[in-house]
Amino acid sequence: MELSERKQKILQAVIDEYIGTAEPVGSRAISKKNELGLSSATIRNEMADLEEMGFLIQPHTSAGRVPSDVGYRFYVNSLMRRYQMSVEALEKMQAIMADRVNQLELIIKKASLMASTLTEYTTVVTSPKLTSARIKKIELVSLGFGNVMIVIITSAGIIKNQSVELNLNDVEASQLSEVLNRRISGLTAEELTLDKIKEIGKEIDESFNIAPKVIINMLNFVYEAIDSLDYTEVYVNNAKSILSYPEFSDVGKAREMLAFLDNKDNLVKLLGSAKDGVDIRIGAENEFEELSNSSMITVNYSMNDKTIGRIGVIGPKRMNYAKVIASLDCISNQVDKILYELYNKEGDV
Amino acid sequence: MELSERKQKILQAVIDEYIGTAEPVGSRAISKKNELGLSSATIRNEMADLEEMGFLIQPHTSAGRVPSDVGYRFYVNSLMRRYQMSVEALEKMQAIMADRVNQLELIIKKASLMASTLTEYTTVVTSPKLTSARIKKIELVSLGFGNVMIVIITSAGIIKNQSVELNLNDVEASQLSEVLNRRISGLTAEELTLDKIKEIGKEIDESFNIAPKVIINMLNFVYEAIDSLDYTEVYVNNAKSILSYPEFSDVGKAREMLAFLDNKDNLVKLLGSAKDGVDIRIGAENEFEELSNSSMITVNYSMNDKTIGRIGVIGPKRMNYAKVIASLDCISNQVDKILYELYNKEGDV
DNA sequence: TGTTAGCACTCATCTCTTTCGAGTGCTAAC
DNA sequence: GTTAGCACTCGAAAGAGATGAGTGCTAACA
Repeated sequence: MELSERKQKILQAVIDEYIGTAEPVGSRAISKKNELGLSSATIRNEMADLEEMGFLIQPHTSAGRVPSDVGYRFYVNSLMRRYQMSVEALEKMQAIMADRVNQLELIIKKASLMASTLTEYTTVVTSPKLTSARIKKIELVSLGFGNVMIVIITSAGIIKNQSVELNLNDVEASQLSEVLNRRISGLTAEELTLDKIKEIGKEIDESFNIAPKVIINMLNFVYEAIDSLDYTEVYVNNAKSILSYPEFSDVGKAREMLAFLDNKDNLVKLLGSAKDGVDIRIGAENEFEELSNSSMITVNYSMNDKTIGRIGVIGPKRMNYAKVIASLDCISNQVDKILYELYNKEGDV
Repeated sequence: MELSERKQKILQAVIDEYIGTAEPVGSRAISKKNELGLSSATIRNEMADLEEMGFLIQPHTSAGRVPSDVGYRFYVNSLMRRYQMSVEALEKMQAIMADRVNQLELIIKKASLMASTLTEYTTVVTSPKLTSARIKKIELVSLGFGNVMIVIITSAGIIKNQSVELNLNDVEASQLSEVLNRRISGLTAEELTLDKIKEIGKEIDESFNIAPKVIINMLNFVYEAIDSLDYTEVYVNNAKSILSYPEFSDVGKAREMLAFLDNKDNLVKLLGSAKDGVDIRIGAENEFEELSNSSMITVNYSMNDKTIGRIGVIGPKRMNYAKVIASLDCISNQVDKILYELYNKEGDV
């Protein structure tokens, strides 16, 4: 079914208005803006049609109209005007992102912060699931009485570290580091098999006076550290922004939403199910009941042309779609670019 | 002015009741519990006295009474019954805290999580301000094309790392590491003076083919990394819990509070001004307007008998003081103990 | 003299009703 | 096809009781 151009313009006007006010939009309000040169009566008729066609909803007889999910979808697909990022915003973004602190995790966190700052909505990001990260270096540092810090640096620049109870002096620590480096560096989690671990354990056992249990413990940590790279981290930014929207003026609803945003499992699943590129989910298009009154827009970011994570913005259904899309697009480009510069050239990630 | 024992009992009953219900407490409610064996009329008279003396407040003529800040203060100082930590809670805490991952930052985060889990209120922690942390080890790891990861490990087990643009192969990286370690390890931030940095820069300049700007850049990072140990980190946990309390059923108030909790500067100042040991601030006793309807309880935790940070619980004025105090006390003991075991023995922190 | 029962009074809250007005649908005229 | 006009609808706001929890005061009681 095709919408006449006039109907499209009216639908667009209704949605634009509703995005600004969060109040049902009446025919007179549209007519008054005088962009169409039509009287309220005419617009009324058109709006009645649009309602019948499923693009608009009337909350009650004497109220104006509110866009339906279908209406938003049509808006997003066909009507929405491109949002132009301001030069200042763009420059600021480049400045922040190009800051010399540029570890993977930090980049993602900054990207998320940026998205929530630009859009003023809640942002959710998943951080890379790097199945093929390699161990670059393992370092043992004696911290003194019975404690040693294990530091693992991976090819993705991710660092895992923790201290374990292990009585080594500086010399022993560096000797043990040497063994571990020789045996482990360059491997991925998959390649560090149980057999391999046993083998390494045996070598250490022969050369050092360390209890087998401690060795196992230490190697376990190493394994877990690499293995844990497989798990997706999630960061939420600016969750409190939902309290600014009349959609959540009911504290119960706000709490429900915040609880949802607190549950990492939900979020991983949510972002995991999104499509690559700019993906828009309006209201009930989201698989989670809790988001049935919200919309979510996501973009992926990649390394080696492979999606490794997503940035998502969650806001009321009447969100400023154009702006959010433009912002996310920009951000994902920046992230891709920085990740490329950092790791891609090397090609071993 | 002394309170008769009966008045004290009535005040206690009123506060205990109010803590549970968040509704003004009437004389009949107290009388019905029959713990005092008095009629509502008698209690009414006593409550009128208590109001006159400033311990209770009547929101309006025909309402029950609500404790005033003075009332809460008296309750906390004199009436409150000791809260007994349950054996399960204690065991669980010990298990979690004793987990082998025990770096300083992680310990603090865990302590905070624990506090918010136990009390179900919002928790705020400041993490150590370690002015005298020493550099244990500096490591440069080549990440490939033009990037090097700098890792700094301090005596407090804190790790700082970031990648900088620097074209070194593995051999050069380890040579440079050697120079840096020789010159810098063992120093504190204060001892790493500008002169020293220049000196080191000169040595590197002579032995390596690295642009001076890059050297400065790198040494700057090292300096900032140690220096930044002087800044207090703040973590907030379970901020959303405030939405569960009728005190914040007004979304505007809730938003205000969440905004306050989002501002790290506020929180550093807030916790910084607390007294050592268990410190209780009721309502307007807090220096921040935003907390005038809340109470905050803090404990410090220490290393070498020196306070290095605080854990605070923020909740409605009618919070379960006894339970929060018991929980925080327990947690700070655990933290102190773990910190002692980890670092204190060494004595160089 | 301290305690209690009883009663008139207060006032927030709930419910019911009324009013108001934004917005509609329909009709008739242009 | 468009528009002016008008009756109609119905949620939200405002007003009017009714309700009841809780008080203060008084007088009687132990």
